Amino acid sequence: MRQLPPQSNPTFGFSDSPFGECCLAFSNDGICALTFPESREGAFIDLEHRFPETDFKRDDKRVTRIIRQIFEGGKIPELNPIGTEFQQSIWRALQQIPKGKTTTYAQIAEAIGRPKAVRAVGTAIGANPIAYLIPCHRVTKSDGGIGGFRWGLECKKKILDWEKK
DNA sequence: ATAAAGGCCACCC
DNA sequence: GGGTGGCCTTTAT
Repeated sequence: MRQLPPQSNPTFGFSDSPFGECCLAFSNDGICALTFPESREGAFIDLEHRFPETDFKRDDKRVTRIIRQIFEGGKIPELNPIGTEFQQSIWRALQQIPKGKTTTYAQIAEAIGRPKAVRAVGTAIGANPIAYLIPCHRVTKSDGGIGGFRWGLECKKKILDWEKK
């Protein structure tokens, strides 16, 4: 996993996915964003806000190709999620959860050696920039509830169901 | 610097 | 089921 601002060949675009339309952004250093936004407008604002220095070129064709690789071919491109040390450690932990399994926010806190930081873990998971590939959807509440999802609970449920089979 | 807001949890009622 | 206090990081004043 890298940690570089997306400066070389920054590209973004939209494509259909099994879970609705998604927005993908990447550079030569890997994927820096994958979201399931409500609107294209909102998704772009979000990008601009997170990378004010970067001028992304739009290329839906390329995006569609990559999205296919991800959801149909199962091929995982290089990731470049940008965040604080704390966030990185959590996003790393998320990638250890096998497909079809789930954990709880508390267990993630335990896994990174900060058992008391449960709440902060929730916030950090909510800040996950690369949906699906960093499987934040596989984390649920300790009391059996499903927990939150930045792009809508319906979406989280859909992904979980889809992964179960 | 400080405050306010979180995808939580355990404990109470 | 619901409410409360504690815990910890991030972001916005």
